[in-house]
Amino acid sequence: MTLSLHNTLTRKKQTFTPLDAEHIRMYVCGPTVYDLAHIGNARPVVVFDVLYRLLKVLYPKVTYVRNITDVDDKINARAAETGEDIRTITQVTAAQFHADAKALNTLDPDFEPRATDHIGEMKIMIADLIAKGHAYVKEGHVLFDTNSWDEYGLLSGHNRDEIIAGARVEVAPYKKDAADFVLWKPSSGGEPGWDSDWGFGRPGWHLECSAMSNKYLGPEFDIHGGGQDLIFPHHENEIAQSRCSHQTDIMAKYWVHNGYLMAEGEKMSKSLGNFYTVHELLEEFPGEAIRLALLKTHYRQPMDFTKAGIAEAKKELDRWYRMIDGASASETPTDVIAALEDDINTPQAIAALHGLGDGSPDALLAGANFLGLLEQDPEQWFRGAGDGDLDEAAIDALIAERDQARADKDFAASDRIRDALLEKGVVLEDSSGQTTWRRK
RNA sequence: GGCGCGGUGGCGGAGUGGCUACGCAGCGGCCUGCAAAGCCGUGUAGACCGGUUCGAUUCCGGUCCGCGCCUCCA
Repeated sequence: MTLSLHNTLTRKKQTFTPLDAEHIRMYVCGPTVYDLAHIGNARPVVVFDVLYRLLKVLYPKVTYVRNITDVDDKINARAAETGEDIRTITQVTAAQFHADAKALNTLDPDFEPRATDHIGEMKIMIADLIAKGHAYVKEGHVLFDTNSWDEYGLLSGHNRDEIIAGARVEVAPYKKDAADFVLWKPSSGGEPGWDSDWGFGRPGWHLECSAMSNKYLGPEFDIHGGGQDLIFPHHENEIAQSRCSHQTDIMAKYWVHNGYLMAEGEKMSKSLGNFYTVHELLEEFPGEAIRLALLKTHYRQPMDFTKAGIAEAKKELDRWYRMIDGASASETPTDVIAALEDDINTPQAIAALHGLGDGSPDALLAGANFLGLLEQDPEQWFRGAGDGDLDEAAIDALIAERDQARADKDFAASDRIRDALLEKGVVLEDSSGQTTWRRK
């Protein structure tokens, strides 16, 4: 079995043939740090984490880069709105993002470059694009000249005419062509900015990914990932900038995009209030259950994310955690690897896991670990969750009291204690003369 | 208007031109003081209409419905 991935460039599932089999290079668009990550942001984080884990076992070396966008007009808007310092907003939000990513059991990328640390690289790329006739300066802006490159639109399937016809936004007067996009724009007032040959200003959104992927992975690399909504204009523009600047035939060989997410049957929107942040979901559910809920749907499939879905995922984890008590991970089952090699088919991999539980808990544990699941101790899983307004000593005392009642055959008293504990989210299980407990 | 994605059993969700997906929930039973957990058994599909085929959930065409993108949203 070999790895195959759906490539947006060809709209087909293709066998993955690395540029350099000794070193796989992957870039994934990371968060813009102006607000808490929502569950839609979490999907690519988890999906590409699985791909990263898979690549690491298939190839000797993998470099995974995920950027942090910390210069953006949404950040500026947030600062203006709350009066907070831009630096504070981006640092606090980035830290929160890391905490969320960790709670979802994701591995850290090898590099996590920030846009503001790479302004120099971006300015070099702009100058290069101007020199090569792919960009022009107008009214303090530098714009990419989409007419200068006839392959523009290949990724998204849009041609320039369609883009112009569909434009919902008034075309800025300084653009030669409605499809042209900004590489550098002037900053004023409290907006962050840097000095440049084209005046005090800041980079356009797409440029950072072109500059940073080049720095950490080179002008051509294997995989570029992100959400489907980034295909146009973000990734289309990245390709234009990178390929025109580096004069290459490709930027990334495979473009992998995850599907959109709805919440509770409706498209996520702040006005509807159905906007789950990872942070708030973590107050209610273990991160591992959220991770499994995300992986239960194939990454390209549209997904309706619901709390009921997380609750179901948690039940599956409960069952597995019971099965793996005392197990030690064996080699990763081939079924799991094979499913993932088939365009990251996580639902199939999970089904394979379900098939393993009965006979081979060691294999179940290994397969689950591979997916970033079942990494806790079963006891920690069952006892650590919950609100914990009842400490373990108090629970043990009540169990002892109940044991006495049971010994006295006072089952009414015994059941009263069990019901009281259940009310607090603690479930008792009597087995082989021993009473154990877990949090619901 | 243009481009694209999807519609599978009560729910979630894959593969597959013919054979049980899988999970959650339900139901019956075993076990248990009663539960819980576990075990055994069990029902329920492929939006709609045509076509291709010996045979279609799977391929082709159409209809209906849902969703996304079309200049900065994963």
